[in-house]
Amino acid sequence: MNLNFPKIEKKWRTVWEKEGIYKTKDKVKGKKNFYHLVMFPYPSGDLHIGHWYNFAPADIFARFKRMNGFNVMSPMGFDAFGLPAENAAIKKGTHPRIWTFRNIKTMTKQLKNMGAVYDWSREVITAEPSYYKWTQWIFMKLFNAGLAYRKKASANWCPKCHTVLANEQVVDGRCERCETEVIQREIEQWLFKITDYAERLLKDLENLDWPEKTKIMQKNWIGKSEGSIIKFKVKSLKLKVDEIEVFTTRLDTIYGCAYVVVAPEHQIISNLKSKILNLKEVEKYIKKTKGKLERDRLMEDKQKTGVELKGIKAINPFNKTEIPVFVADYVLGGYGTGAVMAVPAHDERDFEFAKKYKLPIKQSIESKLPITNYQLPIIEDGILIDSAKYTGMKSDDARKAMAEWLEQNKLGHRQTNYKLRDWLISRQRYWGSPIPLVFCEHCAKKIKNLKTSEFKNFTKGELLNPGWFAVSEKDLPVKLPDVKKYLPTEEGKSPLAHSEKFIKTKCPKCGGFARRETDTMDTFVCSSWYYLRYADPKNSKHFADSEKLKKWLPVDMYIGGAEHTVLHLLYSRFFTKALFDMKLLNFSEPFSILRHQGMILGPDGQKMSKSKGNVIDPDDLVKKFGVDSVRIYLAFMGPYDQGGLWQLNGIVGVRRFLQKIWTIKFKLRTENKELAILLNKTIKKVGEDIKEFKFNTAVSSLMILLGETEKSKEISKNNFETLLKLLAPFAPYLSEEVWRNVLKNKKSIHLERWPKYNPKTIIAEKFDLIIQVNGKFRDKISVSMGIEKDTAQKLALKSEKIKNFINNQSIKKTIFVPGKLINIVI
RNA sequence: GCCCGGGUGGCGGAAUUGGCAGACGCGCAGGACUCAAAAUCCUGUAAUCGUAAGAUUGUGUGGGUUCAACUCCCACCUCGGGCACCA
Repeated sequence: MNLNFPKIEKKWRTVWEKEGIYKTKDKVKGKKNFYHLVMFPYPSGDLHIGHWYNFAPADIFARFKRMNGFNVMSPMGFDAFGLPAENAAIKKGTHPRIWTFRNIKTMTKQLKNMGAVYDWSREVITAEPSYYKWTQWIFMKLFNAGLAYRKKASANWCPKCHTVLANEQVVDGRCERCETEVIQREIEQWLFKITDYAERLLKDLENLDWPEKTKIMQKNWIGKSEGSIIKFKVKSLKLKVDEIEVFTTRLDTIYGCAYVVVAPEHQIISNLKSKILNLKEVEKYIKKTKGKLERDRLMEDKQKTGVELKGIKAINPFNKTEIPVFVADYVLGGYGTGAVMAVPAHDERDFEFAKKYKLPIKQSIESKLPITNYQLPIIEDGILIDSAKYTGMKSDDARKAMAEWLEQNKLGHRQTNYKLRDWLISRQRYWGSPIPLVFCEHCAKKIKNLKTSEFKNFTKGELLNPGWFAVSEKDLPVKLPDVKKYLPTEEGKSPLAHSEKFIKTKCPKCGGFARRETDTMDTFVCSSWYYLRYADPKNSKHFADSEKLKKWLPVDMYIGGAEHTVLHLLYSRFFTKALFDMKLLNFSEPFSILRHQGMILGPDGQKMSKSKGNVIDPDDLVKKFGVDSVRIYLAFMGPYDQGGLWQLNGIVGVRRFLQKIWTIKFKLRTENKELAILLNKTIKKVGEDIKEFKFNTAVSSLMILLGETEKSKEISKNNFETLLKLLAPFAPYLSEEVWRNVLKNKKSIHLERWPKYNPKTIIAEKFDLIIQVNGKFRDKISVSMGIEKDTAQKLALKSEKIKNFINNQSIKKTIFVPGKLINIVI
């Protein structure tokens, strides 16, 4: 009899829904809550095999937890706002709202088919006003706490998407979404002060159960470096004294400092304009570098360029030497002080520059081979030479001593810098949550001339951004108007800027005329807190009830792709910490345990995408093999975090496996001892494997158990039920069909407890002792468990095979590993 | 360039963390059932030599440590991911 998968799938889906077995209560007596979360998808249109690869094994884990007595919440929702959705909608000529909600409908249907334990009553859709009201509310909190600020500065601009992008969204100098080359553009924008949290974001990584790789990536992205600021006095011909501050991590090499380099955008150039003798040349250079894209600065020809500021000298505070000052674009304006001290002998970049412009190279760290001019620099720490009173010191000690000297003489101080930049969150696009801010010209003037005593009447954010106010709580949400003109514009303004009706409003402070911010929020803002909303998705008074938050959060198990490491995963950590500081949360890390799934590539080895035509549709597979087969095949394919090329090679094997489970039920008979032992071992193995996300080997041990069951041609009802329970997380439909329809159980198998194994049964009385001669496997004999070395050796030497190999030679020694092997060395 | 992670049969992949390499599945070959095919079942399946028993080689390459190495150490090749003038 063949299995009719579509029929049983439909049947049980309806029954489960009716019985509500996947509805999550906030509290169940005697059960610990477990918050199991997969990263929610954006409504791209169709579910593809990559979604399934992410969600299906994750669901196996959730089901396993349920069966182990946890009150599991496994919610699902949609990351519905944002560029990708909007771009796709525009391409199709559809309004983003229509396009998005249509896709959500089809995807929900597909997701429901997957047989997962999602509690759909908790669904969250970020583009719904009931959700983004709270995105805006949190924005308001961040703003008032002084964590949001407006700034006109050079930003990454995607000419195709007509919007600015965060640093994290620029990949290889291109827009993360449409792969257009990003240019720099001066534009007013909103940023979150994520840099205020750099140290905590770094330090708290330590205690997270996250993949090491992910932690390292975040660590590198935050990019902490400890060093010193040194003040170089600047001398011009007219003897007026100014200063250049440089940042260095290699203070110990200061005696090798040959010159100072400033970035093209550095203040000192305009400050000392009148004293620069070659001003024309300098300005020409600066103009040239400004035109270059940041990426080109690097890629162009790898050649460093720069111009000396003639007539200007800097004085090294340590040895009072006068050294030249250069402007060069290999120094970044946005990092440190925008100026560096150049030590060609001990820094690769300075070395290259010095080589090109024939500048002196002075060694100050000892090396085995003398650095003759224009060989390689010595960049490692070492012993100082030619460094006055610091000569002979180790780099480490010298840095300390020198920093102290700087501080005592007020010539500098220790300093820690981070690579992390503030998070740019405004987008000049339609399909996003409006930023709930208004600007009042009148109040702006007032705030700018405020007396200190009046500061207390304003929030930190209002003082930081004169004239800007958050929309008051009662007026939230600021609804995204249903405008006809939603296409992005080239002038760098949001489409909302054309809607007078939207813009005009009242100032919440003075009641006078004010205008709304027209930019929308980066979609990553919406997804930085969605995991909180699942705890209480329908709440209209608060983003989530604090008691419910306490019950569920932080997320116990978070599963998703590694591509979000420096985006979503970093932003969410920032949000959690900021809300924690405002006492709105009682935890400061959102995701206790994190696991990644690998990426499934198309059969051609390329990333799956509609344009490449290599997308695999799970619906086709489901039709052909059934949901359970697809679930198990995805689990069985290989290690979960590895991914790989999509190929269908093994799925028939899985289908056969399920068919056999279906037929074996006709063999129910009596107990079989050996099978019982294997069953106990399998309970242990499958459980351990699921815990470690080793779904592939868990499936394989189920297959072994089935094979042995078939061979023995008999299985007791009890043991068969146990086998079904082990299978239940993997194959929810078939296991239920057999459980209820064949074995006539009344309650769902998915409400059963995970079987316990008897540790005593799996301890064997005998084992195969491996006999090696000179480390090579030669024979094995069955011996009793507690066998001692002497007995083992005697038995081993009795073996004919072993006798042949030893061939009467004398035995030098034997190595005995209890319970495993004996190795005879001749 | 720097930082991670890989490289095991025809294919996807196992290997209790130093102890029988190739579990499990696919594929392939032979056989059974069948008029035939599909499905199903049984047997075999790393390579080389051998009719066979068996022997030798074998986990990217070269070296090393060890009674014993896919596993540890050194050097290199190669693929994937991340960062990229951060001083």
